[in-house]
Amino acid sequence: MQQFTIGEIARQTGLAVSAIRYYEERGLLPKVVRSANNRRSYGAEILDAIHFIASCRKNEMDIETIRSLQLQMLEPAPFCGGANDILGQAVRELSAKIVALQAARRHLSKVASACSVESCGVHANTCTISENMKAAVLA
Amino acid sequence: MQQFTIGEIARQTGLAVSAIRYYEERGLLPKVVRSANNRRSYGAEILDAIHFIASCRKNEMDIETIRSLQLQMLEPAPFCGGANDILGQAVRELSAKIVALQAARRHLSKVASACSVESCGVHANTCTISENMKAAVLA
DNA sequence: GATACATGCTCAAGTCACTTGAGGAGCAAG
DNA sequence: CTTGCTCCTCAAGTGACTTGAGCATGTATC
Repeated sequence: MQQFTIGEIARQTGLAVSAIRYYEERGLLPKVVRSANNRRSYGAEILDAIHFIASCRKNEMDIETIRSLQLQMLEPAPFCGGANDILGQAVRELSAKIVALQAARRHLSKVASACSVESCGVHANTCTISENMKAAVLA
Repeated sequence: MQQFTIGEIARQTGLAVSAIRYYEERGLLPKVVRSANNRRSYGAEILDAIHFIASCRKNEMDIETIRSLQLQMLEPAPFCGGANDILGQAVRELSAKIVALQAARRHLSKVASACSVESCGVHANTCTISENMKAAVLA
């Protein structure tokens, strides 16, 4: 089976090389076999693990939490109980985050679309206390 | 008009008191009037500005970018051109993030729902190289 | 009036998830 | 042989906050 360098894995997953090394250091990825010149050599299975970590990180799950989730997933349990509880929780959190981002988008859209005449007061209001702010910002 | 303490503003916006002070220090919020005992005293207009900052931050806009966006919003421009360009860009980025989170949610849901028998291999696979990983995680 | 305790202030240092930089090596192409 | 690309390790830097120390003030309770 084919082996990949860390650079190739980075390209395939969209992560930085340094991030992959960091995940390894923190124990989220196995200490992988090194090739002749001390270079890391990955099999394709690592991609699953990396995508899983990426999904967890998008949910702002911290490194420790991901680590313990992985541990749970290694323990055989009836219907993977513990692991699935945490994953279910994560899915619910993701839903909440999606809703929050949609709200942020609505808010910014509204601010952006507010001015339909040449000079609008809405933007300045959103910044509050224009002169005060301007002075502070320019300082 | 009513004035609020930093704690009240924090409660109303869901931000930490320390975060509000930090935004002030970085120039995103005006250096506000102090009451008798050197306490910050806010008017209700600050809420708009804070919600705006929060929406920008949800989009991972950095402090400097928000600062320059605010500056643009203070400059009168035809149809608020510059500001609206940046805001439009922000809205597009938010859309992209929402799509990414939805993908992460689908991915985690799939991992979670994969096991329907008592002992499933999917979870262990997602962690890759079980024994290797286990050793690494427990170390 | 003394005491507790919640809230506020400033300033310095800590945190988390990475990134960047220094210093070094292997290897193919020109 | 040197230029350029990718890789290595280890230490230090970064951004956006948070936490902690040390102190003042305001309100409620004894």
